[in-house]
This record gives sequence, C-alpha cells and structure tokens, in this order.
Amino acid sequence: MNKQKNTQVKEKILNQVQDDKIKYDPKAITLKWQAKWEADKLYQTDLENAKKPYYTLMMFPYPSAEGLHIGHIYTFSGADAFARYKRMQGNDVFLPIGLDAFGIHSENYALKIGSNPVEQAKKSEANFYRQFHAIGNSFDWSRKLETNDPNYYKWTQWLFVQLFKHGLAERKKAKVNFCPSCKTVLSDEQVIDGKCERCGTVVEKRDLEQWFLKITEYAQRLLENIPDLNWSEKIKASQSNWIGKSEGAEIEFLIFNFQFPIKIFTTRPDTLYGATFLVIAPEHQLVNKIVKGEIKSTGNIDEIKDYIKQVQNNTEQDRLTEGKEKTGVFSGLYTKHPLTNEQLPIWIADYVLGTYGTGAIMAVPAHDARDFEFAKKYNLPIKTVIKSEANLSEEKTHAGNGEIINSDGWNGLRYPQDKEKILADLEKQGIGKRRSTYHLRDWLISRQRYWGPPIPMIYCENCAKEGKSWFASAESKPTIDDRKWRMGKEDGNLKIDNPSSIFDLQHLSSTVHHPSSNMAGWYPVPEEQLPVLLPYIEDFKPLGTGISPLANHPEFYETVCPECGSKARRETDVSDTFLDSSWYFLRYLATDWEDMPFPTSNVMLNSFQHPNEIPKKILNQVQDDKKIAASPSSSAPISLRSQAGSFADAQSAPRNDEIEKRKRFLPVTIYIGGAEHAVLHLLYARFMTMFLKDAGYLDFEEPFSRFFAHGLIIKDGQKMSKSKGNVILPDPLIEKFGIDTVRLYLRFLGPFDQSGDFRDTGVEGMHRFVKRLWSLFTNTKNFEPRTENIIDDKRMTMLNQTIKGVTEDMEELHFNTAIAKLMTYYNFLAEQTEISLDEAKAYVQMLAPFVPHLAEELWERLGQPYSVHTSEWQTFDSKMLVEDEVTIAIQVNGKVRADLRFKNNDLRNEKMIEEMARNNEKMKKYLEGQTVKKIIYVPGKVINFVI
RNA sequence: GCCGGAGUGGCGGAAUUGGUAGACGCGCAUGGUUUAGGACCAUGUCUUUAAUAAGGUGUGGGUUCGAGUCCCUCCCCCGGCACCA
Repeated sequence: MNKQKNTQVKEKILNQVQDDKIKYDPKAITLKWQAKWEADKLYQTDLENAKKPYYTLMMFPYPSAEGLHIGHIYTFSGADAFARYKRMQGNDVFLPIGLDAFGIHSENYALKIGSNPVEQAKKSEANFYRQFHAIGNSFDWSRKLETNDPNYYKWTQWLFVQLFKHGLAERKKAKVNFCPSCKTVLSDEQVIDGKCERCGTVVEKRDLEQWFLKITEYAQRLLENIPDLNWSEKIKASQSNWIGKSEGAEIEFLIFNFQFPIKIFTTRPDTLYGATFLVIAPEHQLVNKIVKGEIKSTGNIDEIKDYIKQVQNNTEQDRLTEGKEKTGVFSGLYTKHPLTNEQLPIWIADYVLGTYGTGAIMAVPAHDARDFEFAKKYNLPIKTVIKSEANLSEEKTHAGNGEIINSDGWNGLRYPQDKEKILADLEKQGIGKRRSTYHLRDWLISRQRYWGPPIPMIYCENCAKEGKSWFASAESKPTIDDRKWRMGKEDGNLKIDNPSSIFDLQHLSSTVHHPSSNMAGWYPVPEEQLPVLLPYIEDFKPLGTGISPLANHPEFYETVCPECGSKARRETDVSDTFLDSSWYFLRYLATDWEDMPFPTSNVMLNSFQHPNEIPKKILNQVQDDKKIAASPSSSAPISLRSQAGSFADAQSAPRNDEIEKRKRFLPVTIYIGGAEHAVLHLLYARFMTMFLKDAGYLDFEEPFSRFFAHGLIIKDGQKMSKSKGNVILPDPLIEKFGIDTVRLYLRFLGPFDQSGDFRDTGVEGMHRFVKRLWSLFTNTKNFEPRTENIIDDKRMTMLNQTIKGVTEDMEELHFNTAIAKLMTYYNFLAEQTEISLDEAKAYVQMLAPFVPHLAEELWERLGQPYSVHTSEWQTFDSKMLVEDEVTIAIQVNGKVRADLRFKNNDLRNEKMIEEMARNNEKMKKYLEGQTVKKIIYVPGKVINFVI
C-alpha cells in the first residue's frame, strides 16, 4: 500500500490559478502554524536528552522601542533558515534569543524620548519579542535572557569578581578616551578614527582613574589561535591587525656619563649600525628627569619645557594627522652606540608615541621615512647600512630589503633572510633581546552612566591607609604568588622553563601595573552578596563630570568594608555593555539555574595559569596534571578551590549528570553576526572564554567553533539609516506580501556574507514565485493514486541533482544559490503534466527553511505527518547523479593532447571513441595517417591512444 | 604604507577539482488574456551579423588541447590597521 501511496500523482493546470481556486492567504497560514508550533513547543530543545547537540546562535540585538527593522529580519531569518535546515538533518538544534538590554544604546534611546531606562526596557522588550514571534523564527522561547535581568547580571558581576581575584581587573590612572556627547569613557575598541563608535563625536583624552580588564595579557594567545578558527577571513584579518603584533628587538643604550639605560624597540635590528640618534616620546620618564634636573642635561631646559607644553596642547588627532611636519627638541643628552661606541644625540619628538613599545626609538634615517624627514629638518647625520637594490641616491631613504653594508661583523648578511642571525648575535653580546609588542590595549570597562551592572567593588579608606587590600587577605595568597610569576613573563618571549632569562625585572616593575601595589583599600563584593542591584533612580542622566549618576545616591554607595567592617564606599561606575555580551552565549544553557552562571564542572580543574606566552603543549600538560590532582585529597590551593566551589561544590551526582549533558552544546557550533564586531564583541568573548578556561570553569578556550559574518542590507548604495531617510520598515512589506515572501526575498537578494542592495521591485518577483508555488500544489486536478511510478531516470536525476546542490549550498549558507536551484526545479516541474509524491515531498522540504509557514501548509496538504520542520531531509541517491556526458582527457602515447566530451554510452565502444577522436579538430594533427595499436581507457579519467 | 576581500550583461548576482560564461531573479521588448489598470500566461533579451560565424569575465602578459577560475605585471573598489619604530 505504501508503494501505491508513494506514486500518488497530481496533474496541475497552470492557467487556472485565478479566483475560483483556493486563494493563497499568507496571513492565515502564518497565524495558523505559528500558533500550532507554539502550542506544541516544537522548537524547544531538550538540552539533556539531545542526541546530536547543535548550537546555532545569532548575535542578540539591543532593543530600541522602534522595533525591528529590515536588517534584523535579514540576519535573524538567515540564521533561522540555517537552523531549520540543520534540524531537518537530524541535529538537536538549539536556537535561543535574548536581548542586550543594558548599555548606552538603550539608555540613550530612553533619554531621547524622555523616559526612564527601567520602564523603557520593559516596553522595548515586549515590542521586540512580539515582532520576533511574528517573523516565524524557530527560537527556543523557553530560554530567553535579558542582560538587565538581575538573574543575569548577578553573574556578569561574578565574572568581574573572578577577573579581579586573578589580577586581571585593576583600577589605574591612564589617559582614556572620553566621549563628550555620551558623557562617559570609552574603550579603545569603541573609538573609530578618533570618533565615538556610537555617536560619531570626536573623543577627548582625559586623565582618569578607571577599571581596566587586562586583555593584553592574552594578546599572544588571542593572536596565536586565529589561524585555526573557522571564521570569515576578513574577521580574522581584522583581529590580527587589531592585536597588531610586531616582532623585533629591545636594545639597551646607555646615557653618556650616566648609568641610566634607555631601552628602545625596533623591528629592524639589522639597521642598528645605521642609527645616528635616538628619539624619545615627550611622555618618556627620562624627559621628566631632565626637566626636574635629576639628570644633568646640556640642553635648553626652557626650550624643552615649551615643547612639552606645546605637545600637550595638541589634541590626539592633531598629533596623529599624517603629513604633519615633524617637530622635536634636542634633549641635551647623548648616548653611546652599543656596537660602535659612537656618541649619538637624544632628541625629544612627538612622532614617537609614549604608549607603544618602550616610548623610545633608535632613528635610522637612511632606512625609515619618518626618521629621514626628521634628520633632514634638524640636520642630523644619515648613514646607509642596507645596499639599495634600486640604486637610489644617498639622499633618499629606503626601507627595503637587501644586503647589509657598513656594519662591522654583519656585512654581507641580508635582510630579511638573516634577521634571526642578527637577533642571536645581539642576545649573545648582551646588547638586546627579542621582544614583541602589541597594538592591543587593556579593555577599559568603567562607564560613568546609569544603565548597566554596577561594578561589584568596595573601597575602604581605612584599609587603604594601612595599605591593605584584598590581595593582602588570606584568601588571595596563592593568586599573589601566581601574579609575581606572571609579571616576570611580561617579556613576550620568555620561556616557562627558563626563568633566568628575565631580561630586566626592574624595568618591568616600573611599567607593569601591579594590582597589589595600587589596589589598596579595594575589595570585591563577597560573592554571596551578589548581585549588587542597580537601584531605580530618577536622576539617571549622565553628568559628564567623570562621575556616575549613582554617586549622588548614598543609599546605594554606603556600605561596610568586608575586611575590617568600617564604613566603606561602593564603586558607582557601571560596566561596559560589552562585558554583558562577552559571555551571554554561555548563559543560554542555564537560564533555569540560579546557582550557576552556565553549565560548568563542580571540580576545580586547575589553578589559574598565566594566559600569555605559554606554549600550548605545556599548558595542556599542566591542566592534565591538575585534573588528576583535583581528587578529594587534592593538594590544590584551598582558596582557589573555594572560589570555584562557591556555587557548585555541593552538587549531587544527578546534577553533575545534567551539567555534563548540557555542556555538550558548547562551544557554540555556529555563530552568525555582524562584521562590525570583529574587534569588539568577538574579541571580548574570546578573551572571556580563555579566562574562564584558565580559571577552570570551562574546558575549551575558543567560544565559537565557526563564525559566519553576514552582510548588511544596503538601500540605494548606502547603509540604511534614519538620517539618510532610506530606512525600510518591514511591517508594510509583511502586511502586503506575508512574512514567507519577505524571508524568501531577503535570502535571495544576494550572498548572505555580502552586502545586498534592497530593491522593493525584487520583492514582487519573489511574491510571484510564492504564488506559483501555491498554485502548483493546490489548484490542481486529478490527484489520484497511480500504480505506476511516473518518475523516469531523467526526472530522478533532476531531483537528485537539486537535492545535492541545495544541500551543499545550505551547508555554506549560500541561500541565494540554493533558492535559484529551487526555482530552476520549479520551472522543470511546471513543464511536467504530473508530479509524484516523492518529488513533491522533497521539494517542500527544501523550501521549508525559507518559507516555513507555506511549506508546513503544503506538507499537510500532501497528507504528510506533522511537521515538515522535524521531518528528515531527503538524501540524494548518488547512483542517479551519473551524468549523461563526461569529459575525458585524450592522450597520445601518454601525452595529453585534448579533452573530449563523450556520451556515457559511446564510451562502451572503442571504435566510437577512435572515430570521435579522429573527427576532432585538435586531435587531427596527432592521429592523421596513424594507426592506433591500442586504446587504454581508465574509466572517468583518461583515454590513451598508443600509436 | 601593511593586511584581508573583490572586479562578470541595463541591475542583484550564477558558474564542482581549469571543461558549452551569463544559472536564477529583476528590468526591458513583443504577443495573449482583461472593460481599463493591475495581476496572470507565452516568447525574446551579452556584443557584431539576415543567417552561418566571430568576439566577450578591470589591464597587459604567461602556463594549458582548453582559463572568469592557475601564475606574474599594473589599475580600480570595499573593509581593517597605521607617525606602531
């Protein structure tokens, strides 16, 4: 009977699709199926009993009450199409949704419309969720989260506390970016071309004491893992550029008559003999010593003071503007060239940055354009040490490669081939050593705003006076030792097994901000007291004074010191919204657990490891050892265990089982999101995951196995924005065409990873296709069982090719080409007089990711069991993919002479092959007049004529 | 300057490991249907040519029987970094 059913056919009448037939009513279909999916909890994922865990995630949005725009639908329905496809492939797909509700974006919106962020958040949330329901995504609504929920930000604060306890969060005074419009400080990553990432205002530099997360300690590992990531190339390139590693050498120069050393950083140690002077940044500590007279200088002190003042008055932007004429002043000091003992002058100039490298350089004007310009202006000597291959005049600078000359001992070596030899020589002579520097800066997370999680720290003046801090408490002892060890490795290339190679610990201690030295009086809020709730206040507007609105609320900030019990003060800044989003993907798996931030083992796997520069093998080994050591008789530091165990120590065995099962969803299988977060969210999430691994809470260090950067919707060649007045509102479109048509169109307008131009005329075309689909499957006659199978070989091949092509496209998220194949297949089907059930079923399945409501309706009309979205994706029959024609290389005596196309049948006949070859233009000259002795045929590959 | 990505009709964009360039859609043209409009249906649509035929994937070269695809030169566009030594 099955066979009979399987060959059910229907005849379609294309020209009779008008009003007398069943009308396509997208609204009714949408409502009908959405209600049913919801009632049946069709998309709720059973995290514990999943057989093939598959975590699909789209970057969660920040909600504005204006609601979804077409870009949201574009990206979220794309992620949904992929999730639906993966579900039909038999995976237990988890597709959660939440809101990045805290932060400046949301607060500014509330400010704009004159509402309190607390109330506005509720409205925005309701509006966003309503619209997200309406687009028909297969979200698991039972696991939504909002970052402004105390149940969520309790753990954001917990995370901060962990970072602090491991010495990765510290308060320090620094020149920071301040946005005068947003009235808060910004992280380096939030400044783009000197402007605020959010509002475009030019940022100012202010000297402020702020909380930083020491992401720089992870620079090397963040960089090192990049090549192995299955991420879009452009994101990987952006992150590499942002981390910005330069490899070179740190070389020590001595100041004449003083024993004071100056360290410079260079990527071109091969040009050391060409150094004719040194340049130090105006911020260099030596400048201060000269001005104060601590170091005797022959220079004009007043002139130096004037120059420093002048530099300080320049804005950061002025200073960085390219093409600006270089300025500087002679310091009055000389140094000794470490190799030639020549006397070199030291200059102060602002083209050298105090924040990069050591704040001092050796100037090699012959081979550096900037040094050259400076040397020309101030008449400083120029010495060529690389032979120019282009025969340039001595008067010009060239940074190129070539043979080293005028350099005793190195002459004849070549750059860059012999860079290693030179570095080795420098280290051997004790003049310098290998060093890497990074562009990456520490992550500034304080925000002088209201709408965020309060930073969970307490400052006790009493303890501060006595120099006490959390790091002096008994609880912290092991971490302090750990930190010393870490500090010694500030030098980039230090090997873990060779602590004696610490180049200059003294220098390091003067530049490294050592938490215990300036964290006096600071204590994290005890974990059992979390969350530090954000109070409801009326005066939430940012003050712009560098102080948070919460600082006006003693009822919030007054507290007691957890250490000595005296009166103390809470931190009143809140944390950056990017801290909220740096770990949310973990929380989705535990939204129903209040005692745990995410599924994590209740055993402390290992003590905290230094994040930077540890060869991976050694790191893994250390962790394996600790795993074994973490039995009940463990010798692991008690305080560390109690940190990790504060929420999970007393878990029962069944609970452990649950945790382990949920952990199978991590790391995120595929993450989809915008490329604009390449150095923001994506970098922070990687950092946080690495930290959580090192601290023993996770057993992987890269959060996203695969990252897919989607494109943006473009309108008239421009990014959509309200100011340009080219925003497309989705609601009228959905009203007119239905969500299925809109979804299909958005998938079709271009490759998902590139920007697509939105043209509303294109929607009409898609709507035509959707209506034709409807007609094909509904307005037909003679839907009667047939005993004979109407699918012949040709149709079977067509079907199989389509399934194969669409499957391949779906894997790569090439939705536009998948849809093109489906439309081609439609055109083929429309030419047939009958359609078999097999064809119809496979076709509806392939449509389902794009038009979920319509496909579900058609599936039901085909009499198939609910639901198409949980049905098994058709696999293609590879036997049916044999092509009619094949191309085969033709050899003559083993040499390829031509490629010919043969019909499969022709290949069975040697005479036919020979005849075809002889008739071919190209083969004529090889075979004319020759007798073929033998034809060797390697099926599918080559035909060799032996003559 | 350095690092990524890309350059194909009037438009968005297709082309497995090199194998009939322009799939699919939009737009346009002609015809049908319709009271009209819309919608729908059919046919056509890279260039030159009446047709056969020839040319054609930013530029110039190369490898190959065969190149949008591989190699080299240059040009242009998009994104990231940048007085970063």
